[in-house]
Amino acid sequence: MPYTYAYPRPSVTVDCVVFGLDGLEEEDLKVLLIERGREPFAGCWALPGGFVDMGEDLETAARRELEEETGVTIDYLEQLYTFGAPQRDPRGRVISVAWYGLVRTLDHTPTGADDANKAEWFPVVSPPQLAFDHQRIVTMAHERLKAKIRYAPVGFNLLPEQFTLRQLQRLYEILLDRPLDKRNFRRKLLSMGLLIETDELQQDVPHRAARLYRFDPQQYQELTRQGFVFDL
Amino acid sequence: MPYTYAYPRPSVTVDCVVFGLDGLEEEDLKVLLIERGREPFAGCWALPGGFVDMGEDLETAARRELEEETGVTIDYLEQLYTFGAPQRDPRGRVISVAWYGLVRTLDHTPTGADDANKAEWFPVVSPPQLAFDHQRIVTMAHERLKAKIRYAPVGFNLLPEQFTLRQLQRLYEILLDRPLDKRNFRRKLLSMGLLIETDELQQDVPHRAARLYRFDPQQYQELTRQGFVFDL
DNA sequence: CAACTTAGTGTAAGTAAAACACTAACTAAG
DNA sequence: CTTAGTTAGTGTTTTACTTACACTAAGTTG
Repeated sequence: MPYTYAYPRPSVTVDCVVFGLDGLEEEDLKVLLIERGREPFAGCWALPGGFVDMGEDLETAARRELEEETGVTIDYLEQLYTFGAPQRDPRGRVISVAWYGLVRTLDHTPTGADDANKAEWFPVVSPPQLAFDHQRIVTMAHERLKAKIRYAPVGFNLLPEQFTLRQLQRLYEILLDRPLDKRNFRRKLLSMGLLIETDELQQDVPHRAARLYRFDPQQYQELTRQGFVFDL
Repeated sequence: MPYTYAYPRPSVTVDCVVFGLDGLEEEDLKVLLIERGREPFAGCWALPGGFVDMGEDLETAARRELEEETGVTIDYLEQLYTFGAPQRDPRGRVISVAWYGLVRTLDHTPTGADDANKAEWFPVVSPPQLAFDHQRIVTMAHERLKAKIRYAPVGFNLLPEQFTLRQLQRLYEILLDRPLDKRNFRRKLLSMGLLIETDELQQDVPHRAARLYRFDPQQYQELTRQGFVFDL
């Protein structure tokens, strides 16, 4: 079933950089990778992604490919950049629209399927050798995330629905890569009015249990509408 | 000379949102538009742009199309977003990688050529009706510019090489859309150490002439390397 | 030389950020 | 049940930065 055009056309793909953390034990940020089942780069680790269907929105394509290859569904997904260097893919001219997103690793157990042999979490800072220009894409996504985290409350997507202030602080320490003062951090976050204090406590910890909080997205929208800017 | 593929492929275009200002007389920010010479939307105003050649980098394509259609060459150009809604172009599936940039209007007199009947500057806030989804692209670029201007010294691309502090302040007032305090602004900008004080004065003004300054990109790079963040 | 226009300058008050250490609550082990 | 160990939770002081604000200096024009 061939398709013929008067001028040559590139292929268009989407690639997803999905960052994961569980906010509990893990010490560093993870990125979701697949082992490619097909050429080129068969057996090599790469970002989940694939070709955009003709009638399909770009973001829809990104979510679909991600789900097909890893089983992971994602709420927060944002466009990162479009990579179009002429020689970036040995199959010919392939332009890739890259996306990045955040999930809780505990909520998503990746399972390789479709074009992917496997799907696994890797530490962002020490990933395996990657196919194509995917290392560059991961690096750019990581930079963007580190910048974004400071002026948008995206970090909450990496924590369980209910979390302690200590977990939140450690999340920011991991993402910003610097230590934060406990008292100043607590005061600042609580003073924003974006956290709902629950009447529940942490369970099964071998020490005093901390109070659990939830993020209040509605309140965030409301405040943003009034000119509030999240800033850490 | 037909091109045949096993699967259907979208077309890929680039579009440029070029903002202009001269820093002298103008009161508001301009955007560069062309009047389309061909269908679809012939006779309609649109962003300069066009199809990406097969061996060509995306950024190169953007600069080339801009130059072909308007005669404008640009130093500061940055990728904005990729627009790929299935129905955004009546010709079929067309995915457009949008770019935005800044120039001094005085240095560039747009001249319509190639697929463009005309090329002209329009106020960003009151442009004519635009083809495709170009209004949305302009709006997004304007938002991005307003955000970017606060934490990156991109505004200097809109001023003459040498400028007064008053011109710089008015530039920021236009872009941020709020008045700034003269003394505080001068103190803050000068304290950053990014401006080189020349020994020249403004010419041909009917009042006391102000001192001229230049932006120091090398110093900016050096400071950035040391962890400095431009912040207004 | 008088009137006009913009350039250029300092200080005080308020607000946000940073630095810093102890007690409270609970668990586990003997 | 007592002790040792672990993390939770809490205020104050100092410092840096932001904001608000008004006059004199320099030059031009008529």
